[in-house]
Amino acid sequence: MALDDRKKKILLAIIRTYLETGEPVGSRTISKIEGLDLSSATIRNEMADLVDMGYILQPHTSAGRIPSDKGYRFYVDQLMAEKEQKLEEREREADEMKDMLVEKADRMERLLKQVARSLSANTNYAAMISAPRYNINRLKFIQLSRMEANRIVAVIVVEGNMIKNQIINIDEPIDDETLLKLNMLLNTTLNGMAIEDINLSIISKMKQQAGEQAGIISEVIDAVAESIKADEDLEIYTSGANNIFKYPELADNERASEIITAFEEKKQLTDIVYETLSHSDEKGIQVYIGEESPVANMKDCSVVTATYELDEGIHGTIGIIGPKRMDYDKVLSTMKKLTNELDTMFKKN
Amino acid sequence: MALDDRKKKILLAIIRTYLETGEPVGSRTISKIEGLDLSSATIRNEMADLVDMGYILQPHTSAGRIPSDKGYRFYVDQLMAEKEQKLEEREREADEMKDMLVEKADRMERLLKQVARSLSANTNYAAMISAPRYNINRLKFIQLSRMEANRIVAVIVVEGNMIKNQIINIDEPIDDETLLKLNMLLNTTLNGMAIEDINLSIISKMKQQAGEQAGIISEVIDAVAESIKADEDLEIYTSGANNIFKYPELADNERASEIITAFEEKKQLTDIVYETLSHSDEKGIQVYIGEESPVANMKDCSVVTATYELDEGIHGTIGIIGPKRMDYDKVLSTMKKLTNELDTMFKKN
DNA sequence: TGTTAGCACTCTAACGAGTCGAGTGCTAAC
DNA sequence: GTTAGCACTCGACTCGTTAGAGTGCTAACA
Repeated sequence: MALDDRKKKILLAIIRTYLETGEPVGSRTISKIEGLDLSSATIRNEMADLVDMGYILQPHTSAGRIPSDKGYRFYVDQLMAEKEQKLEEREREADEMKDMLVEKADRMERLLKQVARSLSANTNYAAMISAPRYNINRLKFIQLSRMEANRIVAVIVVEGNMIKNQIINIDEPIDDETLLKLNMLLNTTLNGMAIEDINLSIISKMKQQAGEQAGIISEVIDAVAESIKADEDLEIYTSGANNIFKYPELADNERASEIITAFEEKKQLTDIVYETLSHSDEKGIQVYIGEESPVANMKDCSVVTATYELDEGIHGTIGIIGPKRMDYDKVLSTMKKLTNELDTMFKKN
Repeated sequence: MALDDRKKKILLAIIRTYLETGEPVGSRTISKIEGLDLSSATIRNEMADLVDMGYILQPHTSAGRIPSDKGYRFYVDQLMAEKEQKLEEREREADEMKDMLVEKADRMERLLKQVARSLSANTNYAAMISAPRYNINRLKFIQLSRMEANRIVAVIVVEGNMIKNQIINIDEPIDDETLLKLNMLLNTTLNGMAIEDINLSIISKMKQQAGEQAGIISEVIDAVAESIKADEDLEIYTSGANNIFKYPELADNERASEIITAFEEKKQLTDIVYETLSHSDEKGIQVYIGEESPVANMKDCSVVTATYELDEGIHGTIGIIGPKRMDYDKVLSTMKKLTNELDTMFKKN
């Protein structure tokens, strides 16, 4: 059986109505919608077909129909295609959203929190944003400074100007000259290197070069190496997790508990981010409906994600999580606007 | 009417039973408890008195009784007094908990997260911990390093070895000599100063001293000043917010939503922390029952907090939030052990 | 052949009556 | 002062009924 034009129209009408009301929709409701002009009986016949084809479900015999995952998928694909066409229009609309963001976000963390907040407030779903992250993390600059007699601060800057710190306690005091030498050694050896490539052989080579002070030096290098490696987990900021309580189908204890846990532990969100980043080249926005979700305990939700670019090769992810009955149209627009906004904002800097 | 010994016994029995079951408790249940040996009728009479005195409530005419906030307060006070007596015993028990904590927490953040997790896992309530914080924040060390021609990294260490960073973009390149001079100026002027005391007059004085390079210098100083002030909000880590779903009286949409929001936004948790810290001199552990809570939308919860000491004058707060029907005995023990553990752990370092 | 009106049928949500049981308050006896 | 006994209260639960929304099917129609 083919999904002809009339079936498509009816399917879309069913989905749109269901998105609005959240209740199973019956044939009569659809028959009253303008532009179709079919009797409820005809609609019923078509609906039966749509059930057979798997686009809609019937909770029980005498109830209306609700969209299946497949139905949502059809709707979203449809929507995405439309969006693609209307891209130019959208560009022009983009500045509507400007006031959503802070004029002056002096610190990345604050900006990210703000974005998450604005995203959740605008959509009424739970929102998250991952801090931008290099695909390849390259070291840019290392500086050791003596803080106290036997305490050193190491400042490590990686590409994209992310900064990491480490306080290093050393057994015996270190003198200025040694410190200078160490700084030179670290910078000449490691600058521009990808963090993945800093392996034991390089470290032992450095220790060799350090010669006499190998003792202190190895302490320092170990600490630096560890601090670079340490922070593998990406930072994720969330907002509006409480929005899920607005949707009865997610608000029951079990489901809510799962989602809340995901938002608190961040482990699952991290998975979503990685999944998104790994597909980021294909398409701007990604929609995971129900079972399609990268994490198992969101199978009653839809997850919409998008990547933004801070700079060549530095990407982050924004995402919203809500019921399958989600206002996809609005969410897609908002995401599109927001990523555009972020992209141009970062380009300027 | 006085709260004689028998009334006390009955009241405690009611509360304990209610804590276990979460259901209103009737006279017959109490009469069957060992050690009282009274008929249900007698219990009923006493219960009526206890209702009059405000220690227990009767949800409706033919239901059993549940403790009121006043009743819980009585119970908790009782419990705290007992704990005080048994302090020596407790000291000996303290190492039971040791394996709860990591052997080697190389980073403060990770340790704090770990503590929160262990606290929520041990109690089955929602847990939080605030990062230790100086009552008075003193600058300890400032270091500017040139990263690129017109970019400087400022590393600022405050007492307690908290580190802050700031990247400063400057209009015109800065030479080594100026940088050195600036470092000297910053350290000699600001070291040991309380952050609160860095005011405009000091800043303008520094600009004066900087003389010719006042242009660049003022940029730098502004950035440093801002980065110090910026981070006024304290860091709070949470765990086990989903535990609230285990308690039906908190799991309905409205209440759950409020608590979840509090845990996500952290604003309210911050209020609780400040409240706790401001009383930390009085007593180790604090219990807020229902309406006693420092934040309004936790009036259906009990909040138990305690302070730990990282070092002289550096305090942090741990807390758990759960239903009023909370296993206070266990919670108090756990908190006590945990703060002891933290205190001794930090003392050693 | 596709569309529509009509009708019997199904199923849920909502309501109300009736029952059960836990628990109370009161009274009278011990 | 304590207790046994009893009538009373009230929520939780069950069950049957009803109303209404929606369906599937059939027969008539264009």
